[in-house]
Amino acid sequence: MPPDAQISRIKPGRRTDIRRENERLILDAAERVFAEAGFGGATMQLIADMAGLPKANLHYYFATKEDLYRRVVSQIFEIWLDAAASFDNAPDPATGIGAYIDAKMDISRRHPHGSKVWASEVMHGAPVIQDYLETTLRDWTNGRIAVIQTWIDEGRMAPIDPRHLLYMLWASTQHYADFGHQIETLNNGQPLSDRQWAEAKASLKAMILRGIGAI
Amino acid sequence: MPPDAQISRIKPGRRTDIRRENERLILDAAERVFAEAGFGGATMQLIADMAGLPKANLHYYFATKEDLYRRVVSQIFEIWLDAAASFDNAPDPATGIGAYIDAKMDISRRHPHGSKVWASEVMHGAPVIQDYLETTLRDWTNGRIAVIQTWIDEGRMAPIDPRHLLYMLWASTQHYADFGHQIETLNNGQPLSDRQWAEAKASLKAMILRGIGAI
DNA sequence: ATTTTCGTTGACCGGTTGGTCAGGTTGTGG
DNA sequence: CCACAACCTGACCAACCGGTCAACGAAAAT
Repeated sequence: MPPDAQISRIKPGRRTDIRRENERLILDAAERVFAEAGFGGATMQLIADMAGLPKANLHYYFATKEDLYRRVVSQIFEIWLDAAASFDNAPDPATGIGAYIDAKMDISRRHPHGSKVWASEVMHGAPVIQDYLETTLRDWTNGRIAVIQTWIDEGRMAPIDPRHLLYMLWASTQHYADFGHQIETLNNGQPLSDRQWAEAKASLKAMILRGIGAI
Repeated sequence: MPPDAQISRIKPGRRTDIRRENERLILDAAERVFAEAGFGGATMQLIADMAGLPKANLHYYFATKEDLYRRVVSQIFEIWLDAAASFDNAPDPATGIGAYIDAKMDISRRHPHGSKVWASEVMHGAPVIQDYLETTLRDWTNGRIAVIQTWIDEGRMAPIDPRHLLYMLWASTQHYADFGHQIETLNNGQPLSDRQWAEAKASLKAMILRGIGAI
């Protein structure tokens, strides 16, 4: 035991800090570059430049381009799954689905790059996250379908197909991230303001919740 | 004038046929490869192999990779604009928007690759079709917004924001093409059957038309 | 029959990419 | 103070990419 154990707490490893900080720097840069150029169009050199590190340093922390990409995609998947909490423990569909729309719209606004990387990955046939789709996502989906079906059986909402409701929720919320450039262009080249984001959320909730007979 | 003008009608140019056929072959292969690999990940060699032609032959018909890509994207844009006809001359929102959903879902099913190429292009900041967004698409959008606003003013539907309704229509219909792989995975690895496509269209129309108070 | 145009293609090239590596620096534990 | 481990990086390389080109065959025009 060291004479002063506090040291290892006060300075929990400067080496570890460096590693964590650089990995964060690289992952943030990679997320942006992968989103803007796609996996094939992204180059390690560009990611390195954006992270402010030499290219060789990237390969010190991430063995291959594919490893780095896999980490970026997994990171987004985690954020997505966290939004599931909004869905649970809701007393009624309006509250649960409304909160889910809010959460997904917040993710679209705060992690637009991540959403695009996910979309690209799926569009290209999910070569690196196919197992996630077949396990975690499938389980999550079936769980929510069961919840929605319960609401329908209890007469709390219209008898729509829960599966297609989920697809519509995913599509309409992620659209604000994935097609953000198109939306911005149609908004006179300006990004949506705070007020416009709030209006988007309100419009979506109004249409969807009324559409499923939850309000 | 040739002695027998019929020849030029009976054989309207074998050369022209060859050109048209090869361009079609290349464009179809390119659409698929660009959709599956993205612009950066696609290679002229792969497109050539899929078209069954030598790579040098591609460059005889299309000067550069970017020219070929531009042609593919434009092609999709045309198909999209044609679906606009479903929207027009409709007596009421349920008919017009319902027909538009049907048309867009049919495109998602028959041109999934094209939809993905478009999505990729927009996600990457629309580097080659920005002018289309700022002219044709913006005009089209404003025109439909005016139509929807008229319906609202006439009390034929709920007073929702027409812009966000359009975004929801685009997002929810294109989702079945762009995220087709994810949907297929969640459908036990099977593509949607005729019946399932019909159910998807019916579910979408039910939710959206009820959501905007059109039924 | 001959010239010309169009279509075809293998071989080639400069530039770029992902990845490697040897040799260096910095911080840490003993 | 020393030895070891973690971190850093310029220089380099084999592989691959988009694109070029000269040579050739086939059809069409003259």
